[in-house]
Amino acid sequence: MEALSARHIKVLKAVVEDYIHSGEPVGSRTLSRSPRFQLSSATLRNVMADLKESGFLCQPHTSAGRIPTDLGFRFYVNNLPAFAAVSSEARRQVRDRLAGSGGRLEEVLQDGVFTLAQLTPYVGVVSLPDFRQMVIRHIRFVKLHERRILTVIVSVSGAVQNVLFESETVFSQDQLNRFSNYLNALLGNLTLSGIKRMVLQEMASDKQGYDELFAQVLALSRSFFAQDPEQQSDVMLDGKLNLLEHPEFADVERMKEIFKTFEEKGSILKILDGALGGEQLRVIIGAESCCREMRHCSLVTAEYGREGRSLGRVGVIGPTRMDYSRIIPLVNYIADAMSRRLQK
Amino acid sequence: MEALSARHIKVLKAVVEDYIHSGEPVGSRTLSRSPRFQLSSATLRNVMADLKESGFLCQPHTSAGRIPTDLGFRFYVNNLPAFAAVSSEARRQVRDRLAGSGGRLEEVLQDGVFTLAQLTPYVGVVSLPDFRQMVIRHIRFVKLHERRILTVIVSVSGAVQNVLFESETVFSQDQLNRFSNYLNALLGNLTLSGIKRMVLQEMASDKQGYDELFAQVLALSRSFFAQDPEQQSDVMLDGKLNLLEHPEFADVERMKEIFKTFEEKGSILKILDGALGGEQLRVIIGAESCCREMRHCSLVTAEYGREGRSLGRVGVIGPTRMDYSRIIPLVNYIADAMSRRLQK
DNA sequence: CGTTAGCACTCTTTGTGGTTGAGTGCCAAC
DNA sequence: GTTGGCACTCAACCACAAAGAGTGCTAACG
Repeated sequence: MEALSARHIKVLKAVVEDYIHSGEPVGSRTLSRSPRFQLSSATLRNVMADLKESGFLCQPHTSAGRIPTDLGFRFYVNNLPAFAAVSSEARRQVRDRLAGSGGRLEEVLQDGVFTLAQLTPYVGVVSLPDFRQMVIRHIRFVKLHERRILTVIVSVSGAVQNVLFESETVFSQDQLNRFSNYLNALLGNLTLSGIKRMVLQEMASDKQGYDELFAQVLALSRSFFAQDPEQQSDVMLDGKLNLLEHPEFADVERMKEIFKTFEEKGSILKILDGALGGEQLRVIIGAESCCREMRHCSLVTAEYGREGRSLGRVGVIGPTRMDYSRIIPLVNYIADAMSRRLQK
Repeated sequence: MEALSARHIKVLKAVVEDYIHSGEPVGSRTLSRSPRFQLSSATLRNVMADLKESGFLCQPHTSAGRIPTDLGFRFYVNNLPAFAAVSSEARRQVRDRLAGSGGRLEEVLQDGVFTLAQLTPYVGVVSLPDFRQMVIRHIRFVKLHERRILTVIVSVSGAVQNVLFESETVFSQDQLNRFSNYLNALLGNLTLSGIKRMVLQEMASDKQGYDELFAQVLALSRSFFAQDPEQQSDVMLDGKLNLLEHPEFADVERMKEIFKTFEEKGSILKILDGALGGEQLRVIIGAESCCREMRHCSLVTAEYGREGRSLGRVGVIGPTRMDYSRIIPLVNYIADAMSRRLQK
């Protein structure tokens, strides 16, 4: 509990780094053989015993070496001196992939997680922005059948949302086209929630003397918003299979647990966006996520956005034994590249 | 190789059914204890030896019981006497799920695979129809930025495709709206390939004296089709985790292999739609799929469609040791329910 | 001639005990 | 404070035995 001496810190760092590389519990003799220490294994044992006492290290069983606890990793990450630079090969791959596709929001996000899954042995993850908060460029109503109408909404970033709803009366496609045009002319720089607010206000004001077209557009919009586009936000994952390569997930039960969590997405989203957030970079280690199923995983995420507005977070999910010194700069780099790409 | 006697068939059937239930190799004594046989284990052993000779059964090792080969399962499926009726509970779940959603093509497909994944311990799978073969209801061009144009295409079944492309010249959204309207008026009952063919023909005919609008629409369409919407067709999977429950996939390597195949989707698609097909119901057992990674899996699929036209196949992927007598009727039922739902 | 009981044999599975080796904790000496 | 030494713990490995399931074969039976 008392402050760590420089030696304690040095040993902790060595243990963490060794463990990140080998995946095996690291013993005092292994350390003492390393050229970075001139100490005997006995001395190191004493230091390691202290670190265990303070909760930075633990042992799988009495006669095994030490492995870092979440707290140990946390200390390591917070005091990490040297980040590895992003390799030029990695930079190239990121650039190529992002430049190669259309540049629609969904495509950029997909490219981001894909590249992360390629460049790391972990899972790429990105949270999609809440569609209702996006600035809308275009709305179009398409008549499918009788009163069934498909709404196609395009955001300025090229994200597309489709919502099906039933109108109260039957309209012809011609009428719907006129409605769409009318609405688009009004659009300006509104978000979907902005539009909803506007529609509700207008309806509430209830003043007479609207022209009929406007009244009809209002009615239609109301039926549309009654449907309330439920799919508010979402996460995309790529490279789940990467996790299978790590010995810590060789246990089928543990793996099942994590994959189940991936399927649900809700809890991942909560972990990603949940924290009151805003930090450019965030590292969540093991149990810090407060998600039981994720207690053996770490997340490294960074914010991406467009024109200064944050859209979501992109990053990586892997075992707590993650190569933080390489991953942190990489995630930063990709988030940055994605933001720039979205700026167009 | 010579024809199977009635007794051989009865024994084969018993072995298959026992194995489907237990997952363990089945021995002669187990069978002789069953009330359906009045024979001693020695007699059964002789019969089983014959079946092994003919390739219907095999042994994991000399002192183990027999398990059916792909050929054994094939014989069983082809000569399966009694299908289990689809339980009323299952029918209810299918109906509820399908009635609950909007009825757009994608939603119906998603509901289908979801329900399959719920009702069976296997993976639900469905192939999406080639978008280019769908009858188009509506096309809309949305200006995103300068010459970057987003095309939104809606099929009569409510499927939506978004394609981004660059036009040769800059158009205003107003112009694009006029183009869209013009094109929609022409649409009739054309598929996307139909439209493409038409556009190319018109361009080739090269006659002068078009009105200018038509010429512009042609030019724009050409840039669009130059992009050639690559995402021709696709598959949707649900319930991959179900597979983890089966002992035959406890081996991490085998599982990795299969999950990798799932990610790629291409090979799944090939297996689904690949065969020159057309049968309402199809059962593919183990190596019959000619896909190395799928050699331990069986597929049971059925055709779904709309207005007499086949759109794709829906079904289930599971271990060759699959409960065919229950699954086959269920897949049939769901394919039928989906087709009816799509009919609207 | 089909059917059956019996028997020897094979091969996996399970358990046991011993050995090895890595690693620890503690103590006494430097 | 550091180090060497020593007793102790515990997982991992191996060899070996015993059990059990199942087979193939043969001889006898109705």
